[in-house]
Amino acid sequence: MKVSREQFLENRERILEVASQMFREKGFDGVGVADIMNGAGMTHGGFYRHFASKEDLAAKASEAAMASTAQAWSRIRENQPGNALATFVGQYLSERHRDSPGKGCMLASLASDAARQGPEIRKSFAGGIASTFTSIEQMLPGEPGAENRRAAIALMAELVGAMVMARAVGDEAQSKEILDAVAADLQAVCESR
Amino acid sequence: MKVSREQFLENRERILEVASQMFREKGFDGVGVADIMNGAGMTHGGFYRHFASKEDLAAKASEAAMASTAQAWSRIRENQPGNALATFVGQYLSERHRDSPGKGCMLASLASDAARQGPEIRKSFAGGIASTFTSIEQMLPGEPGAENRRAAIALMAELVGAMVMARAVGDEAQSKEILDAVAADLQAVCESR
DNA sequence: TGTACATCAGTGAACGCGCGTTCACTGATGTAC
DNA sequence: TGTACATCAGTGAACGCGCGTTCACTGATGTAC
Repeated sequence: MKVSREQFLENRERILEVASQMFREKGFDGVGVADIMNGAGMTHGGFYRHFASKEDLAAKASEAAMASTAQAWSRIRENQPGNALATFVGQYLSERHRDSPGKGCMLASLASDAARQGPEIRKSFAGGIASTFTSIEQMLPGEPGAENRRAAIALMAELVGAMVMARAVGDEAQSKEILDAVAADLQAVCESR
Repeated sequence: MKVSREQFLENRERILEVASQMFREKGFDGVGVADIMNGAGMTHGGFYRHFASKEDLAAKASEAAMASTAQAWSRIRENQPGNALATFVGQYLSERHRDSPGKGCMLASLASDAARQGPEIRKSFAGGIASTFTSIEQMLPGEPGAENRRAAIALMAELVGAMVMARAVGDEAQSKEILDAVAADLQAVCESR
């Protein structure tokens, strides 16, 4: 049963949203096309009216997730202009973020998978990473320049690595220790600048 | 054709070695039991004489990879007692390491997958992460203590995050920028201590 | 505005392939006498 | 030490299942007159 053009675009958005969440939760190989379509309230057959292949969807869903994360950050910048960086770091290293990968940073949940994916997916990641660096650069105090950019990259690396390790260990205490240690380390960095 | 007990143990070691390398290269889901057994010079049927399941192998291969990495580090500590940390950081952030994940750090290549695996695999990772922190702690100058441990955790997070991002982006220049930025940032950290 | 018709989004069955696992079999190993 | 026999590591065919993709079909949409 054909649906209206409006409905069609809505459905497409829903597929992207569901996919970007499920991929972050279970990995690119951990979710099937049928799972995603069911999550979006449809059956799997219609999938290919929207995307050329599962890989095509993965690339576009990655882009969507990156964009929505970027949006969340500019919201932080607007609401907390004074201490945007501290707020960002605090939220990133929270248990809440650790325990809801589906709504969290794509890098922390899928980066090591991305390295093994095709060029389209990697391009999505490259774009997201580049714009993340720029975002953090702008949040850093001090004048912009090469040094600030370096600091921004280092900061993001520390955040991603911390979250990746905190999620990999099963033990709650060990996981918390990692988050807390990195939060303390970065607080010092923020203040010293 | 039954083989000698000695040969049997050799075969088991070879399977573990091949598996730990292939898993790091292609992910837990990217390699099949048959691939691994072929890589070890056998056919897939004999696999279950050695391991209870693919997941069982994954847990044991993870442990093996962690152990071999730990060994590489103690070799660095012995050969370069003066500047072990700088050598370690330099090797970790090298293009050589980035381009040979199969022989590199398990955390950088599989950590975000590990978060979605069963308890046995996660235990392997937790153990490896814990002993890595202790290793780095010992390499850090200054007296041991809570502060050094925090610094060790933060340092490892930065290394892992950097490698994960450097591998995820397809663009060589962007990848190199990440490695260099973090190397510069960490050199400052090493010197200031 | 109303009608006839082409379009095409979504359905659900089916296909083909790969992969984890099982199994009957082989023949070298190693043990019991 | 030599011989007969039970054990069992490895082989390769087969099974079953899941998943990405295809396809004939349906019926609402939207367009042409």
